[in-house]
Amino acid sequence: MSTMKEVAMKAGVSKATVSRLLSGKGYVSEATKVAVYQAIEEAGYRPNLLARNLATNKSQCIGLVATNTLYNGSYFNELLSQAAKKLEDNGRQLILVDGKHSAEEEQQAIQFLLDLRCDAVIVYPRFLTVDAMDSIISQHKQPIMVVNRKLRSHQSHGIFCDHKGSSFQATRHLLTQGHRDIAFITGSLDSPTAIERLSGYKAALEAQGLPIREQLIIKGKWTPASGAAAVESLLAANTPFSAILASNDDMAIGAMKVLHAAKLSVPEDVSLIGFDNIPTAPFLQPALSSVKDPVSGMVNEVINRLISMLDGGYLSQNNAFSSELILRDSVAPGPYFGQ
Amino acid sequence: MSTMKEVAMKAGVSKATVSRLLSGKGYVSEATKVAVYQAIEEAGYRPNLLARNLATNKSQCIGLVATNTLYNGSYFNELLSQAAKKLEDNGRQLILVDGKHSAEEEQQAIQFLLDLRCDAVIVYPRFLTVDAMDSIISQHKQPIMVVNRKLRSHQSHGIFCDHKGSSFQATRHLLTQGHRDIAFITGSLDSPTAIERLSGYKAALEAQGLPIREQLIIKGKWTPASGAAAVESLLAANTPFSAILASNDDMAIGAMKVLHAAKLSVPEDVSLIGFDNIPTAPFLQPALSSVKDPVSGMVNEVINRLISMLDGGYLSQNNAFSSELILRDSVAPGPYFGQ
DNA sequence: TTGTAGGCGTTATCAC
DNA sequence: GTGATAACGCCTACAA
Repeated sequence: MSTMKEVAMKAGVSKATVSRLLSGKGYVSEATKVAVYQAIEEAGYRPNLLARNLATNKSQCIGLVATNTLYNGSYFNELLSQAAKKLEDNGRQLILVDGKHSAEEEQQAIQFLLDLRCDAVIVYPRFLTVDAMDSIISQHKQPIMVVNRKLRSHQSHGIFCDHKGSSFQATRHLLTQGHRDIAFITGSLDSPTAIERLSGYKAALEAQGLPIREQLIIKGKWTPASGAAAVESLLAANTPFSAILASNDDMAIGAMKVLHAAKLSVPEDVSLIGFDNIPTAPFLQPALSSVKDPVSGMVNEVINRLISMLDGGYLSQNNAFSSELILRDSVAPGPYFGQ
Repeated sequence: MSTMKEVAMKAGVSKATVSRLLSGKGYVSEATKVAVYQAIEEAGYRPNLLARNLATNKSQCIGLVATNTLYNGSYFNELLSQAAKKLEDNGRQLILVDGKHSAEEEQQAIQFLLDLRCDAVIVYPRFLTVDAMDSIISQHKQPIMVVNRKLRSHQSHGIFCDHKGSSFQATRHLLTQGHRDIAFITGSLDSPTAIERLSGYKAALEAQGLPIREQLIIKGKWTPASGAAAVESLLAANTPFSAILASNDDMAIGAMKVLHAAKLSVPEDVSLIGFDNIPTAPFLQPALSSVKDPVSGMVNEVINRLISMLDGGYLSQNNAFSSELILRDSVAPGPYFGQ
């Protein structure tokens, strides 16, 4: 690889002149401009970004940390494509690093991006607690933004969505329609989102003065297969139910498969609601309802805030986003209550 | 941020000693080890990777270029998660950069990663032609691997799948079952994969001595919505068909929705086959068949080859991968032939 | 308008 | 075992 020095020699000028021309800072005469550009062409010169970043102490790169178990979900797709587009519009690059499967590895991923001297880091945490995040943020100069979490001490660095509230509303929607035997399929319970959605369900039942029946709460793992297994166990246990709230659309899809196999239709026999509103979900069955998470809104806000932190400018402070209920059915419970 | 110099001063040694200790190369006495580690702790020192990479001319980073329009598909998910996992097992990081929406931007993305001094680049091209890729590869010292393309001059840098062959087989499967009116929904025709799948369909018909009927070939855009639109136009045109081959699963899902809405069941009334075998597809309907692309196999091979190029070792040369036909129905055409 | 020189934070090659 | 010292390739006062 040819260096700036070589270009300078070829053009008969100094490195400084070449640098000035390339960075657009400082004056360069038309004549030397031509000569330098030609030398660059001849040499096939390309700037070494490592050297440049080292010298300027900037990288024009934003890091993103997410666990690779998320890479399968369309929630992450949305996050990634939104972030990539917004950042590139802003002339920056996104660097994605795997947070793997523990709090320690998640922290290492953040550290790696910081060591790479990324201008900022966006974290979609899976294992690190809110307190850990808060502490990491205060230890570093670079901005670290946290998606899907309500931070305690660095509120402006976090952005979140009221999962409990949307789950509450979805449950209440079913209750309003007359459903009383509502099964709930949880996500992985080591995830705060899963816990919040479960608590929203419970809260809605309680608000209605209904008991929480543990046999109607089945543990899932976010995957279609675990959603299918959940409904199978429900059927096997012979527990009556007229509606299912699945903690994400993937599990709702798995649930629907088993319902169909059992000759139960949605929503005539069983009402089914998922969360996240993944792109293929509406195509599965017009009757599948879903709670749409405001991923794109959150990502937009995170990046806007980041840009204003880095480049200066207005800093908005909208931390809390709301889900949108997309309900495609409004069917009262049918005669079916268990096998 | 504290530097190595500061650590050295604190510990009362030279930078060289600290560097030796950290890199594990060269001898350091136990006593100084302790002193240095303590100084590192006190200073909260973190190595500057930019400086290190500049000095060593290595980055331990592998770049990946893909268009952001792909970020939505689960094909890309598979690619990304596979690549991230394999590379991290190998102690390297994956840097993802958007190839945007033109050949020029795709090339710029590659160039950016090269300028960042990534050890190698993996490209999942969407706009750059095979010849352009070949030429880019020969212009650079760093290995550049190309997924899903058969290169002309740098065969060992490309890895591909016989899309035409698998489309041929899927079509022949339908023909063998007695289908004669097979509709085909294409992908975006500016993508080589879309073209290959279409040509496999045509070839299978020709091999059987059947005419290619343009009214049965509908242009899609890879999305569920375009799959739905395709079937709607088919129904509106009143063209008889007993089977549909959709160029990917997303479009098959969209197609299925419209079929259901028209009171046509799969596969009793219409046989439906998709491509890629996305995770949710098998959950949609037990009857949806799909041709599974060997993404994970290809990614594995690409990365294995990359690692052996970079670290030395055995270099396998398996360029061509085959799809796997996953057929869930074997239903002969029913009485339905158009509206 | 241009060149000189020092610095960014490492690694690596020597002597000692 | 350890410490100067010169790279690595670029930026940026400051001087000319």
